Amino acid sequence: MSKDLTNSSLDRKNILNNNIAIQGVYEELGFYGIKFDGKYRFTKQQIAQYFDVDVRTIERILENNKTELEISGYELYTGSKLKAYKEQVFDFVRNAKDKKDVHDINVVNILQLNESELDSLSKTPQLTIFTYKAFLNIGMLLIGSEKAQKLRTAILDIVIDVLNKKLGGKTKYINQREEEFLPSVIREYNYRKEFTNSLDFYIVENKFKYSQLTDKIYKSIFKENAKEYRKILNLNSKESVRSTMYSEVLDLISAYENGFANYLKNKSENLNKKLSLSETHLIFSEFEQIMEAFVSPLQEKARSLMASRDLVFRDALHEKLKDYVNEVSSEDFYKFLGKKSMEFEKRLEENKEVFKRLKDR
DNA sequence: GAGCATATTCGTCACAGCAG
DNA sequence: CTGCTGTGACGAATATGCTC
Repeated sequence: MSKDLTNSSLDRKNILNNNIAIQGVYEELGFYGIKFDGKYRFTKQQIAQYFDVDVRTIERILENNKTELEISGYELYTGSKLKAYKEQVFDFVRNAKDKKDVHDINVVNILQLNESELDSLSKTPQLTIFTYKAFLNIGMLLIGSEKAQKLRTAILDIVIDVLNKKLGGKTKYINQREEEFLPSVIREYNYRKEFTNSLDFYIVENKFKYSQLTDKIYKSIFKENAKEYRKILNLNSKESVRSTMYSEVLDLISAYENGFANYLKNKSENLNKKLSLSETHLIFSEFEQIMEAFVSPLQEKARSLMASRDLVFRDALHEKLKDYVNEVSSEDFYKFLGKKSMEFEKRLEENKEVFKRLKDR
């Protein structure tokens, strides 16, 4: 069941999108590039050398995974861009020799920029250049190279380490770490009141009405009822389901609650009577169809965000949403792990081993 | 613009290691 | 053993920039 970076593009993306962890890998690994256009850059030859494989092997990986590598930062430099890059390299080498800066000299040594290499560089008409991310991406795809194998293990160790440091191992309330959570939860609280008021008013007394209709909303939005959701996130009976939900899901719940409160009101007033719970279930099905026509794009998005984030951050798989699992975006990693997320640190509770399944393979 | 040098892209073949 | 996959070696076609 555990996955392998070499054959799971989703797992690769979920690491490469985590810029915070990538930063940690760069610092620990000691394979330094030349900074150009804001990013560290490496040539194909340097990468082949690092992994101790033939250049042809790198090329083949390039042929077979072109789009993935373009996204993570592979480029063919020609023309003015190449010219600018060359100048940057020559500048860099000159400066490094003058300054005797240890880090810079390291770079020169690692990149093996000796006289003849520089000479041929000056003549070259095109050059395949990789960013650090693309370099790691290559490492994740190279099967035969022993160094790539070691790199993969190192990456996973560092990614797990960085995540643990950022989270302190606590992921249950990671949803609360983004700025949007608080306003969403407050809005939802108000719409929830509308909803329960409406149920009180227009449905005959029945002690199951709140929970049953709330479950209907949950199922409509993310296919699970509260009980199933609790089980997947491992919540005990005292922990509130909603306090673990992402703002996008909460907003959608608000929309359903508000919409249904009004829909039920109209129905009851038209019929001029209080409704039974079983009648209300039928009414909900009607409402659900209308609602879905409006919100299905948002629903798709919420399902995808919830399923993907929970898999990466909480190591929780929503079986019924497994077709919605996608990569977690670099924006999301920043939102939930970056600087701003820290304001909510005190809310974090309980332990969870993140990315563990990635490690034991 | 022609000719030259060099990198890239890509097809092909042989070989090693490995799983069934 | 056989077939598959990843790899390395070679070479042809193509792209690009430099020099004259």
